[in-house]
Amino acid sequence: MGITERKIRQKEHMRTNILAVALRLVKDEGWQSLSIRKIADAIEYSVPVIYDHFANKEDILYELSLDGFRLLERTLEKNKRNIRDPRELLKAHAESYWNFAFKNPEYYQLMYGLGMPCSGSGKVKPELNVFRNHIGEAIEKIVTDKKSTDDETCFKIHAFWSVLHGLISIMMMRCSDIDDSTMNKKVMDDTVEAFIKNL
Amino acid sequence: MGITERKIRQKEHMRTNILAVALRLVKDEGWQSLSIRKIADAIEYSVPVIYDHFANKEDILYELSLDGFRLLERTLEKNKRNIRDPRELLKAHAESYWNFAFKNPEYYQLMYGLGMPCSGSGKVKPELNVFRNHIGEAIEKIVTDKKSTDDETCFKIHAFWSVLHGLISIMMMRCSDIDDSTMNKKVMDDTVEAFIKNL
DNA sequence: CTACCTTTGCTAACATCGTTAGGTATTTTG
DNA sequence: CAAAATACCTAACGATGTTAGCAAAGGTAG
Repeated sequence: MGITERKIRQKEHMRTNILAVALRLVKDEGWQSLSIRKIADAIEYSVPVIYDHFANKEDILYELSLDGFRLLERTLEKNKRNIRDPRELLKAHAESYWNFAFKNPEYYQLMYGLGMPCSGSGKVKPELNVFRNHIGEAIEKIVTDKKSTDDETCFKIHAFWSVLHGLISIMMMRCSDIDDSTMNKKVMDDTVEAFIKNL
Repeated sequence: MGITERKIRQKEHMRTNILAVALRLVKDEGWQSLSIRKIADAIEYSVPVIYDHFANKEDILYELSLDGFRLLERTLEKNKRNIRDPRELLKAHAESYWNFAFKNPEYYQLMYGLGMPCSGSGKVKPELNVFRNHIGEAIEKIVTDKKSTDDETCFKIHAFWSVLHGLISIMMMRCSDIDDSTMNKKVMDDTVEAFIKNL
């Protein structure tokens, strides 16, 4: 049935189109001013069509955040493939995380609920652990010869993630200066360096 | 003119009452469901009265966040008065910050824009630096004898703040387990300990 | 006391939002 | 060809933030 296949393809296209248009709007005007009606306008369909593909607005934002996690994960996977030395890998992961956040601030805010409504109301997404898992792998490799308990390792993973996320969050809320940006990048580099040295 | 004074007092009382009621509602139902009409209902006045005291809803949330900063600052000031040793002071500040966040999650979210709408849209509030300034003082005292450049000191301040804010943010978005809570508290204690040792 | 003005509070509306009910074509299926 | 499913729309509901405009009350000046 070539016809039904075309229809399925059209349906999928509609869905991805909604997501693409929503992302475009979020990038242009910020997620705060994203509305169903604006999406409908942009895809040149009426409002209810959107509800044929998504349960509600939150669902759309959720799917967008998943795209963000996938994008981040791809870079981390690439690091993993290309870099053998776990210390270098960890550094690269940190750098990737940082770059991801500042190249795609809308995604980052969506994914980690910075200034987002409803982001905390729903379920806890397992994707939140994407970064945690990747740095966890690297840190475990580094620490494997030393005699660290599982708990200690776990602490270190959390501490590492936290300082990165904290720096990024803080920077995003007081992003007045470019000075801050370069300075905090250096804070990150230094902190990562010191952290790895003390592993 | 005793009469006009009473009127002024009444006006101020109305204003603080609006804030108090708003805070109550936020604590009970979360800031996401705070609405002007609910506030009006609770203070037993009609909606437009609120706009005689606040420019808009964001203004109300802003004022509430200032209350939060004042509350936090009071605890930090108390630490400063009571603790001489800068290392102990720094530890106490960290503990206070942590406790503040988990005893008043609504305040913390309001102040640092976790899951908040419009928090990033407005101006950058100088109050954001309340904690930074206090730990900055302590860290500077610790570091004063060692030969650290200003830049290095500044990095350390940011790193310290970041790891705390990062841990708290991450905990708040994945607050499924109590396990997480105690674990992360330990992560914080360990990290603070290690940080101070390496100052 | 009367005329005025400021304050205080309200009702009612506007625009926008997320969401849904219900209808009309069109297309697919039996 | 009739029936069922699909695609799509208009129009509404309820809730939101915000404001215009009016009525009553209180204080002030002649």
